[in-house]
Amino acid sequence: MSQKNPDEFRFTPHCHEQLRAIYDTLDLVSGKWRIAVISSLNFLGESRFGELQRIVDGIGAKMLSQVLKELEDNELVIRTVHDTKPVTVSYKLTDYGRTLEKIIEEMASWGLNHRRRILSDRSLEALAESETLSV
Amino acid sequence: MSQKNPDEFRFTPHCHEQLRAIYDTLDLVSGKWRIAVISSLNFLGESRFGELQRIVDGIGAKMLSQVLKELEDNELVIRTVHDTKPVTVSYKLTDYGRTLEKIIEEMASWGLNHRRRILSDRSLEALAESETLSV
DNA sequence: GAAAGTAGTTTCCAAAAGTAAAGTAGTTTC
DNA sequence: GAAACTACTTTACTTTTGGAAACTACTTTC
Repeated sequence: MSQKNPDEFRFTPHCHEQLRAIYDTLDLVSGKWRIAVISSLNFLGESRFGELQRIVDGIGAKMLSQVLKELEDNELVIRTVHDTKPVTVSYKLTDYGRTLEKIIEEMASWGLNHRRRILSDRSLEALAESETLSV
Repeated sequence: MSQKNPDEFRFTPHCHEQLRAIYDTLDLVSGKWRIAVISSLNFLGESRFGELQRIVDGIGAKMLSQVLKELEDNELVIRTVHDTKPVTVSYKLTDYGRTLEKIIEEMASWGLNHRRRILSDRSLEALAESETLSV
């Protein structure tokens, strides 16, 4: 080893910047439910609290409330109160929230392919046992 | 409300399939360190345990070891032991692991834009409050 | 005036995720 | 033969995250 820190030559400032950008994105988007809520709103366009709770499978009121509040704080989601018989509240993505669409699409596309891969692997394994994916 | 379940008309089977695909992807890719490790390997091409630990800022040996093992189990990363003076081990993405590149790029791109957005918001406020920006 | 529907909030708890530091194991260098 | 370097593993926690159920609050319907 004649070089003090060989890492630096390959891990350039550009790499560092990319990695930081990825962390910035994850800050807003990671967690068990955030992507599910964002994606649901992306597909539905607009949705009410109760509807979201039925659609985002398994989420409780506490988590849904919390996630929506965080997304609102980050200007990804907008909340609207409607003056209806029992008051209703609807949520939708902001223009800015909609810029996440490409990430969502890439993740959906990758996941679809992954499932096909797993399933075809499994059928090669002569329909034996083992579980990875749920239906 | 004359309809039993109005959700169904907007939350189509296609939406459900997309959401499931997103969850499948998240299963492999979520967690505090996985994307950081995958991205680092994507940028570096190949890296050793110690180098990765220096580059993935803040990760401990236990987590790095665990994450690498999980990624290996999912065929995203391949581990190679080299017969060197003190034994060295290198890790790199598999061909399959490299298919995550698009997601990584989208996340990096979104994060860069987000940072610009936040900073320009702040500089508007800074003009009024004459605050110093931190980098 | 009780029940049911809207949209949450609060409390209390459990499980998952992450961390720091010390320990293991096998070379090789001094 | 002690120290250093590689790559981890183990232990003993702490922190974070999530979940179930009960509760608030207001309105309309029966």
